Amino acid sequence: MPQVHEDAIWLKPGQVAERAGVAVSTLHYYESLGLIRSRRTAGNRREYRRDTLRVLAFVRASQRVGIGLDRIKEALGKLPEEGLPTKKDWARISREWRDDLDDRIEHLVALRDRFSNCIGCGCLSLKSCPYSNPDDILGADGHGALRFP
Amino acid sequence: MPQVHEDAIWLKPGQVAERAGVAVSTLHYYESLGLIRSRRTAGNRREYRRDTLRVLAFVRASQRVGIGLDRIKEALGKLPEEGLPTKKDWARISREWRDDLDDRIEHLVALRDRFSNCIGCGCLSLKSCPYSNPDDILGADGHGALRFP
DNA sequence: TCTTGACGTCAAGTGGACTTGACGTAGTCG
DNA sequence: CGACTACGTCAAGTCCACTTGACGTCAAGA
Repeated sequence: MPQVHEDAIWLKPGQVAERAGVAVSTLHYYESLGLIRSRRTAGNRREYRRDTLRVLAFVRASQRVGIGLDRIKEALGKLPEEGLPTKKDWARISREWRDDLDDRIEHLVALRDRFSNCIGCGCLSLKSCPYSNPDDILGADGHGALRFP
Repeated sequence: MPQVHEDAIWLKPGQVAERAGVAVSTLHYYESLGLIRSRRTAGNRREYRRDTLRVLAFVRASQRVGIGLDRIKEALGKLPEEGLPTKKDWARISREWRDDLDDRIEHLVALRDRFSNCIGCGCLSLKSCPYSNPDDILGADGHGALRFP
């Protein structure tokens, strides 16, 4: 009987690393932080569940937009310890993250639009356009931005 | 004749720090990197032009969404050394940044939407929905994401 | 004038996110 | 069976973005 190979649920470190586009050392690191989990073979080698790839994709996508590993772990921590996450698990995480992501998107769009508007009015110069009031910017990104990320 | 005070163009470090919501040491640091500039008084104290507040707001807004200081400096470096930036200066920077920001927004929205969809289908489980194919995610965020940020 | 606080410089420390190195073992292939 | 590669652990190193510390100076108010 031929061995199932392509559809194997348990993946080796090298496979995971390559498919997720991260270094094996990064897998160790993430595991040490509790972001991902593995089981061990008789010979003490790690084996990752296939859905670890999803988790890694999620981690990297989140990181990419400036979210820290602690925050990501917090979200992932709401998945069940063992077994597959349920709809309910995801719904819980999702509610929190949506707010966070919505907020980040909002800021990013604001940044982009402010930039676009600056083309039109030549701002960053003093008192030349409605966007040039530093306090407006402070209101949007200043003290608030310090507490928030 | 009374001294103009509120509308002073040149600001002291403490004023800039407070209004921009950063530490004075951060101003020093940014200056050492060439992100902001200052002139000195007779007594060797720094004085910042008022539009430094805009630059700082821009820096922090950009940082917030995961853009590094080197990249930010690169953009700011396209502003003129002395004098106020012109429409043309901004247009040049803006074109490049818009692409960058558009891209980041796109990824963020994709992340959010993937998350939202997961509520509907209970994914992160194996083979349960169109979003669960790890290679799809790899295509979007995997190897590409490593080169790109 | 004296004191207090904001500011100056420079070196070193911190925290996050990994990577590298040293060194020993496990599995696989010819 | 032997060699080679992938993997294991653990400590230390790196890079970025700042912060802290030590110590001296400038400036404004009582």
